[in-house]
Amino acid sequence: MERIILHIDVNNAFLSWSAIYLLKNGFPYDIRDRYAVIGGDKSKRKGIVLAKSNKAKKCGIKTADTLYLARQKCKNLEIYPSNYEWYLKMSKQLFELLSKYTNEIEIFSVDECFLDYTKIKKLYGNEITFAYKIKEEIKNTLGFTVNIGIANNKLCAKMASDFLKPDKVHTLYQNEIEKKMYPLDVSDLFGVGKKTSSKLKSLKINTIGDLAHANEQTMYRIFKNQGKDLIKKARGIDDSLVVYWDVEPKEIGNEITLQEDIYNKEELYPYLFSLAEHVGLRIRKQKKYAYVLAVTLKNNHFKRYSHQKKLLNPTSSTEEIYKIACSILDEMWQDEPVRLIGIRLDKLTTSQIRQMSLFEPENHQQKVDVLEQIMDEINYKYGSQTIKKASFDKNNLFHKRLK
DNA sequence: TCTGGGGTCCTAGGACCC
DNA sequence: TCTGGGGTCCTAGGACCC
Repeated sequence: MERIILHIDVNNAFLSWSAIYLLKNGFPYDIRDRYAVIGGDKSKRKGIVLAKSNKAKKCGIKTADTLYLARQKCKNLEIYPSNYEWYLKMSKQLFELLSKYTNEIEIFSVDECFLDYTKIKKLYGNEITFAYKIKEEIKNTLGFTVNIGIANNKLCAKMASDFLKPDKVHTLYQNEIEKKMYPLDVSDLFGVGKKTSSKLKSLKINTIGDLAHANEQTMYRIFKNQGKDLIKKARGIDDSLVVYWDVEPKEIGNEITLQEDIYNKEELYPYLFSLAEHVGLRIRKQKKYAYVLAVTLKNNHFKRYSHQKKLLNPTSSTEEIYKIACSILDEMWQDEPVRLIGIRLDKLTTSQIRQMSLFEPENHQQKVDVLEQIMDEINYKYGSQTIKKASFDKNNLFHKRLK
């Protein structure tokens, strides 16, 4: 049986959602109708465009433009801050609304999802009629517009929702691929970024159709296995399923851009600590343990590099994460200005098999685990800064390495 | 121009083993 | 002493996405 997949994508999500928030709080106008963007905090060196209104888009403003550049493109640009808590609320409301119709929904990001319509078609009828109906329902009950793409697989549904915006329903069925997808620029293909598209164009592969008909041997020679995948995608082939159970993360990472470059390793330890705290909290919430811990740095020339360590015993403890992260930092330290620092936990497992060290006092780890669990619970209840181990207190010994 | 943060997946190359 | 090749595991880094 032919599959029917819908891709639902919120138009200008962050900007639309902020617009609704502002209107609810008595703001005099709708920022969707103005030359407006949602921007990062410039004083914290995060001055980029996170989302833009359609008017701002018409000035040539693109997501991730610097605010400086955005202002050059549009003189009377209005810049509003982001509000992630609110975005999560709106996102949840959208997915709950869709869940009324089926549980076969794959949440792809905060503002988009796939819906497998194949089985529920007998219930709700023609998919195009259904798409228009839920598009209107979302607009009327939640107050924002979406684009919906309809196709026979996820790739084409996603391509379809990206056609003309906003507030539109598009189809890209198997028999429409040549007509609707082949003429598009090759960089419009999902999975083709800047690097790949410029390589393709140097080979005179300019449209998706060119790529679909490209010589397989040549493609393999230049792109190896990626070459085969690219041709498949260009032909609109995708067998992946709509995964609608809760997807477990494969890695958990946090990183932070420093307000100013840091030249001194010791000054980075406090940041490593709060990152350890953050990823520690997240991995414990997942009830998981990590076998691999990595530290990432970005220098003042924007070069990123990372080092990792495989652990004998997987961990989820803030204290242990911090200690290991410090030792990795020591090992990789190159004595150059650092702009960004991050910690990543990888190779996650649900069971904690511990090889007891000969010198480790018995039950030590259990005690640490129980203590951190209690602290997590209190922090969830009363706010994240409520309780901390004395040695971790910011005003106390925070900057010192744990030995 | 002065450039975020969260991820996933893939690949190259080295170490090690047989 | 000098030689090969395959397999697996690991690390580092890159491309891409939202």
